[in-house]
Amino acid sequence: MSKVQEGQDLEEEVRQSVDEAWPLFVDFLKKRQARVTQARKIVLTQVFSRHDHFCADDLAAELSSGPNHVSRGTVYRTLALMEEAGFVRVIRDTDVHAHYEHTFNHPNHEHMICDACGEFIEFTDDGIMEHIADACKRLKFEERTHRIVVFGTCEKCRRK
Amino acid sequence: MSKVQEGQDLEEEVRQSVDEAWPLFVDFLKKRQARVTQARKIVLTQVFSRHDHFCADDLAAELSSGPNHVSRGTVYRTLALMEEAGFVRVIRDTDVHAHYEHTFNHPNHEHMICDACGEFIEFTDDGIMEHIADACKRLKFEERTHRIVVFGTCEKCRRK
DNA sequence: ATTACTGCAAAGCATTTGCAAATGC
DNA sequence: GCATTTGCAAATGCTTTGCAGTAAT
Repeated sequence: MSKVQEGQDLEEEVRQSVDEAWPLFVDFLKKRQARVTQARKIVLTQVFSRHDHFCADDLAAELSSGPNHVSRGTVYRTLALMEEAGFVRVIRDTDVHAHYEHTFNHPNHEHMICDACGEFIEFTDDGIMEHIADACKRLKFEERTHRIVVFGTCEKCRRK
Repeated sequence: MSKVQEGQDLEEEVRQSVDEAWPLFVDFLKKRQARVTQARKIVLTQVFSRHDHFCADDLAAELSSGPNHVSRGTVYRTLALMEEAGFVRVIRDTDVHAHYEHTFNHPNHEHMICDACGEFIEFTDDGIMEHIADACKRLKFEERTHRIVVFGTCEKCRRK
């Protein structure tokens, strides 16, 4: 089915991300004296083929068969590397499963999660950022990153 | 050791919370046509004996032996009820374990978590609340609750 | 050649669940 | 007495890990 390595079936946007991100990941790996492998490129490509949120296990399932086979263990290990490299972010809001989302070419954004349909709605708000920065200054805390989630009901579900 | 039922060893503050919360939980259970049981009172008392954050499994461990024995399964089941009743809130920020915190008699507050020592620092900021309310209005999202976490380094650890 | 990585399957581990006995109503 | 809960232990399901073979440098 998908020809990840050749990239022929990839959407233009996805291919662009991969082309941009892969060399950076290679640098990261080299600095870390880790190796540049096929499996790692396949996982990175698959990650960028998912547009928004995905869970580790789904990704592993997608790669568990077919021409671009990568084992579950390796998928989990590679995701951890990609997190360290700053390409993805782990999210553990709704259940036990770890969700991931892109942080590469994707500005810092917050989420609303609908209790009814489970949808993730993204939003940004500069005011919030400022207030958080203020709070950190006040408490002498050095921010690395932050996470904001609003739980509730989305418009669609409220109308039902 | 602890005499939860008699409440004799409980700190004054904890006893007060329990005395206030237990009748409310009883109401909740009755409305839900659930039963008012010993085990549920023991769990509720133990929850209020923990001052801030605790993880489900620790609580279960504490109650797995001694005079106020309650089984793991029941502890998990009761925590779920207490969450539904609005006494506690689940937090899944740092690892796979589910953490809980009180929401009873505890104003809405946010957290900073130190990467180095893992400490939870609580803070509140009305400005943030307002901005979130605004964002919800903008996106026609009905907020039930929200969660803000800032990751970074606390003052103590930064000085090391 | 050396050393890291992969695949596989087995192990971990918090949480959930099935069922018989116990308890609340 | 009848229905819900409990305790126990077994099952679940995501994630991690050990190890022998494989691939990268």
